[in-house]
Formats: sequence, C-alpha cells, structure tokens
Amino acid sequence: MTLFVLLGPTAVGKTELSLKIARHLGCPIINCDSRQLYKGMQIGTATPTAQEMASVTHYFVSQLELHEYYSAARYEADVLSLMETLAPTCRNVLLSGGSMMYIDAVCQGIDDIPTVDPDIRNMMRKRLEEEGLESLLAELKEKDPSYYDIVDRKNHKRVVHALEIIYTSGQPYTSFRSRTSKERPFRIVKVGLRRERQELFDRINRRVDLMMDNGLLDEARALLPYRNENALNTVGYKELFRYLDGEWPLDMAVERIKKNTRVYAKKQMTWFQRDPDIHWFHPGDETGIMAFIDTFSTPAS
RNA sequence: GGUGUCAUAGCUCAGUUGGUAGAGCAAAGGACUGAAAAUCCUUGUGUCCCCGGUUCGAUUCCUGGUGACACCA
Repeated sequence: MTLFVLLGPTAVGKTELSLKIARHLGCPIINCDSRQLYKGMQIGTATPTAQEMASVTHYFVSQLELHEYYSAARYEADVLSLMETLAPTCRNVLLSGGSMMYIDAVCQGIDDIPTVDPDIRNMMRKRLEEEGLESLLAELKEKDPSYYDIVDRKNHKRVVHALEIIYTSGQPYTSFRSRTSKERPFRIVKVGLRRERQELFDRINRRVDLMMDNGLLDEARALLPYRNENALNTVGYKELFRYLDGEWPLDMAVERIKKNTRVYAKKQMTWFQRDPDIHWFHPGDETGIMAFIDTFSTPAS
C-alpha cells in the first residue's frame, strides 16, 4: 500500500491536481488541510466543491463542528485508523493538503503527549494574562529546566503548553519528547508542488478576489458567532471580522487577506524546504507527475 | 499672481543645537512535536528634491529653482 502525499503552499494548485491523480490511480483523497476539516468554511479555505467531491471519495472534509477541539495528534490517529480501514480495498491513497504539522504527524508521527485538560488550559490562559510570560518562564525553569533551555522563550504558546503538560501529567514536558520517527505500515511518497514566487503570489491575489466574488463576506458574517473558536483564527476570516466590526474598510481587509495568505504560503515553503523526502514538481508538469506516480504506485497484486 | 508650510527607506513619518540618519507598516529570511492558516524570532545605505552659497564639514543654515498642500487675491 502506498500513501502519496501531495503538498505545497496554499493556492499552488493542489486540489485540481489531486483530483487528476486520484482519478488516475482510482484512489480516494484524504484531506490534509487543518481548516478544511471544519464545516462552514468552504469559501475561505478553498474547500473542494460539491462537483469536485462527487467524482472522487474525499475523507476529512467539512466534518468537524466549529467548536470541536482537534489537533495534529488526533489527525494522525484518525488517518492511521482510516488507512487500516482502506487497506483491504485500496492499493494507493492520496493525502492532499498544506498543513505542515499534520503532514508530519501522519508521515513521522508525533510524540505521545497527554491531552491537556480544558480546565488547566483555562487556568494557564488566565495566569498568562495576569502574571505575564516572565512569571511562567520562571516556573518552567524550575519544573523543567531542560525544556527551558531549548524553548523559544518569547513564544508564549510554547511556554504555556509545556506548563499545561506539566500540570496535566505531573511530569516534565521533556519526558514526553522523544522526537523519533514512527514506522508506518505503508509506503509514503511525497510529491511537492511549487511555483515561482511571483506566479504563486499572483494566484493568491486572484484567488482572494474570487473568494470575495463567491461570497466570502457572507460566509464570514455567518461565522461571526464562532469567531472566538480556534478554527476561525484563520486567514480570510479574522480580517473580515475586523471589517464587520467597523474597524477596517472592506478593501483594507481584503488586502490584508492577500498579504497574510502570502505570508502563510512563505511559511509553508520554509517548512517544506527542509524535508529531503519531497519530490518537487511544477503543477503544470502533469506528464512528469503522473509518470513519477506510476513508478511508485502499488500495482494490483 | 501673493503669502505660508512641507519635500528623508517601497509607504506614512521622526530626527540630526551642522559631523551623511531611524521608527511603524510593507518586504525578505528563519524557528516550529497535541490550538499549527496558530504562535514566535531576525533583518533598515537611503542621490535626506535640485543648483549654488556660508563652513574644515550641509540632509540640517542661507539665496534661487522645482513639486505638493493650505490660505489670500
């Protein structure tokens, strides 16, 4: 069994190509976009359309309620479990998306760290607000000095999370971090898509305009009641919320969406760059991509 | 036409009591193990509008020019 991973920055052309590859292989698509997982965010996250979904079986698209907690670790478990289910009938499966950590969670696994209790999460958030980062850092230094040495001390999420784990488990955060790659019962082949930067940025700008034409503002308005959910802390929505609050004019919000999407794309490329297992193609090189896929696909036995 | 104010980084501006300059935004680079489209870090040489003058030295002061804005005719 082979898991093809189709990855690349946002707007590079993954969805379109994923359908072609899936039809070519006669295989299903597993979505690997942390925001397309949620319901109600179709326009802003460029979720495949109903027509696109009709021709190929898609998993993990528009499934989660907006308030549902989810994580890379759950995604890892869900995908592995799905792969087991598919194994008897599928020789090949296509995982497509750009969520870096979710891809790595599936391909390498992530350490078995306890899930943080919501009460502890709330408590830590309050403490961060009231005591400040310095105070939490001092506590981390005392309770897990080896993580204190390596943590990004200005990144409150990292510091807070380590303490959350310490409070949840009673053990140092470092004790859970093995950072070893897990074995998978299937072959993994990574296909990366990339374009010249200007080409990609033009596509991003055009796609944002298209999203606006397709009703992104109405979608954002409908999601306004959920704005504090993590799922909505997402490019495309957070900017339109500022407009709906009367803070920004609409054209400014749209420009910000474009800019933040470009920044996100750059961040994705930075992450992908250091993965030596990715085979890179231009999305227009369909012949090359299909030939590559054919050489690695698992044939009928 | 007259008077005044302004002209500095891609943009908005600060500043140099005369010793060639710095913030925010934009842009670029990077980190990343259970909230990741999140969160965080690093990076600022530019004819200081142009010609001339004063000066050891002018982006800074002065004359003139050009452009923008405001007010008066």
